Order: sequence, then C-alpha cells, then structure tokens
Amino acid sequence: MDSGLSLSWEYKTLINELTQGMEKAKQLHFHLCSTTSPSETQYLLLQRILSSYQKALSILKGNGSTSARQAQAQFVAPMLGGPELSVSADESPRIEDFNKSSMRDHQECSPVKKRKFQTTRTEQVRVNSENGLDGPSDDGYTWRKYGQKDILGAKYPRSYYRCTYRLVQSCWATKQVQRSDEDPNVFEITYKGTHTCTQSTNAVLPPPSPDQKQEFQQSPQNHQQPQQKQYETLLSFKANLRVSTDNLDGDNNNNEMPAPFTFPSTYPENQDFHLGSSSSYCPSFVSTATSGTDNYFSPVNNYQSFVANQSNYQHFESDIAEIISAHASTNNSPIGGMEFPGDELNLDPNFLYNASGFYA
DNA sequence: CGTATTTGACCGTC
DNA sequence: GACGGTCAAATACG
Repeated sequence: MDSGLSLSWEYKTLINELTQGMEKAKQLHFHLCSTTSPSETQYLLLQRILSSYQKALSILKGNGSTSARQAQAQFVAPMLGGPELSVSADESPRIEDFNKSSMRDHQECSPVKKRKFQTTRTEQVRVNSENGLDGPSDDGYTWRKYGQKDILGAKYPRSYYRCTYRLVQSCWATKQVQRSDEDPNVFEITYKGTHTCTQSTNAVLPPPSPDQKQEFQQSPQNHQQPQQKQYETLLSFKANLRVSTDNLDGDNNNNEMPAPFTFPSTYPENQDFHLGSSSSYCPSFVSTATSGTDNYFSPVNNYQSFVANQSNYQHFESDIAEIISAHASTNNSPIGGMEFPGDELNLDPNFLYNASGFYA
C-alpha cells in the first residue's frame, strides 16, 4: 500500500534526520571540548541532547512489536554490561584493550585490577556558608562513606565514598574527598568511575537523600534518614539543587565549615569519551540539578528486602561480583555508548530485582 | 530496629 | 616495607 511506502519513507527520513542531528550534536560536543573548556551546564545540555537523539533512534530502530522491549534493553544495557567505549581518561584503556586483556584479569574480579581502568575526574570545590549545612549538599548522587585514611603529607584525612546504589544497581562510582592543605575551604573531589545508577535526573530512581552532611562533614553526625523519609525530603532537596559552577567561582570565601556542594558528578573526562562511539546514552550524566521532580520510583523495597544489614550487603557485594561479572561478560550490548565505571562489572538491574530470592 | 559511619585490619602495588 | 584503598565489625543515630 501507499501508506506502507510512505511510512517506510518517512521512517527512513526520520532516522536520517535524527542521525544527522546527533552527529551535529557530537560535532558540537567535540568542538566545544577541543576549543574551550565547557562548563558543566553545557556538558549537561549536550549530554541530554545526545541522549534524546539516542533514545529516539533506538526507539525507531527497534521497529515492530518488540520495539519497546528493544528500546528498553538498549537503554539499560549500556549501563549494565555493554562493551566498553573509548573511555579516555587518565589511565583508561580503550575498548580494544578491554577486550584483549582486561577481561581476563577481570575474571578474578580484583577490585584493584578493575580500578586500574576507572576513569577519574578531579574537581576542586570551594565551600562557603551560603551553601553550607543548610544548603543542598551533594552532587545529585547519594554516596556512602566506606573509609577514611590519613594521607602522607596531607593535613587532612581523605574520605572514600561509593555510590549508595552500588548493590542494587551495580553502580561502581566512587569518589574521594580530600581537604586542601592550603585552603581548608577547598576540597578536592576525585570521582572514579561513572554512575550507572539511575538515581538522578532522567532517572527513575530517587536520590533518597540530600545527604547534606555526608560530604565534608568534620563531625560524624551525618546519618542518613530512613529511606522513606529520604524520599519525603526529596522535593525540597531538589528544589534547592542547582548546578554548582557557582561554587567554583572563587568568590565564595566564607570560612565556615563544613559545607556541602552541588554539582553533577559524572562527566566524561574529555571529548574522547563518546564522540568516537556510535552511541552515548547515559542517563546518569545529568544531575538532579536539571532534572524534573516527577518520575521517581523507589528501589528501596528491593534494597531493604535483601540488605538486611551491612554485613549482608557487603557479603552480597563480594559474592555476587563473580556471578555478575560472568553474566556481564557474556552479555555484551550492541549499544555501549557510555563510560563505564571502569570495572566492567555492570549488570542488568532486572537481574538483581528479580533475584531477591537469590539473596533472601 | 534499620541504616550509615567509624576505624582498625587487611590487601595490592610500588 | 610504606602507602593508598577497601573491607567489615563495631558503633552511632533516628
């Protein structure tokens, strides 16, 4: 029928237009990164543009009755087990390297070995009273402190955080917070890996808590609210969120400490990150600062159901790592357009979600 | 009671 | 052996 032909033509044209749009966005991305140092806001916008193109293309290409499922799989897979892209941060190898060698190493799942391939990004953040304890504190992600260490030659200890959703969403992002020796108001935040969780923005998962005191707290009062309450405070939290390039302006010189800060925590290290890739969808790249306040659901039920206590949580982490890694290594996604946390230990959240019995 | 933090121990790397 | 990073039992908190 004519309608069929017309549809086919329109379909192809649509894909073509979307593809071109995405290419232009990538070029803009490249241009921006190669000529200037884009602000995080600019980065966010580009990420979203690319993400939107990617979504649209994926949906279109996932033609037929399985389109929705395919689209979903395509969006989920990159976060969970797709092939690594050209992560080009510090010591991060490109995908070829992963395929050739690191996957072998990965079988042993040594955290240290995995960490070798993590991308890192360091930011210096100046804190001030204005966005101190009363202000929005975090970067849109919820972190759980897992260690603190005195560093040789450093005046202040270094704190180690990992994503709260490490378990439930296999999000292996971590960060280190080091207070500056010279200026106690300045914190050096080193992000390692990338969030694969969906706790922010496009996200379907809630950032359960402002986590306001978690980051730079000097006194250990930073206890999390119960998850339900965290969700209740989400709206007010989000209302206060903003991209914190303000914090980097240098005009915030109040001495009051500690102070939280707000900025997106997951940016690719440089333009190599996904410009060279065929796709680059990453929902986690957008901070809550630019997100809406709507579409959230809570992973908390699952989380609480099998994370009865920290011991279980941690045992689960280590035990399941082997299983998951095997799962991930044999389940490469056709769409791998995003930066991974560096250790290819990405798993389908559905795997976990459906596996409560596994853990119970 | 559930969850997060603290902190000494442990491990891998250099 | 020193150091940095992580683990995990103990502890704190709401």
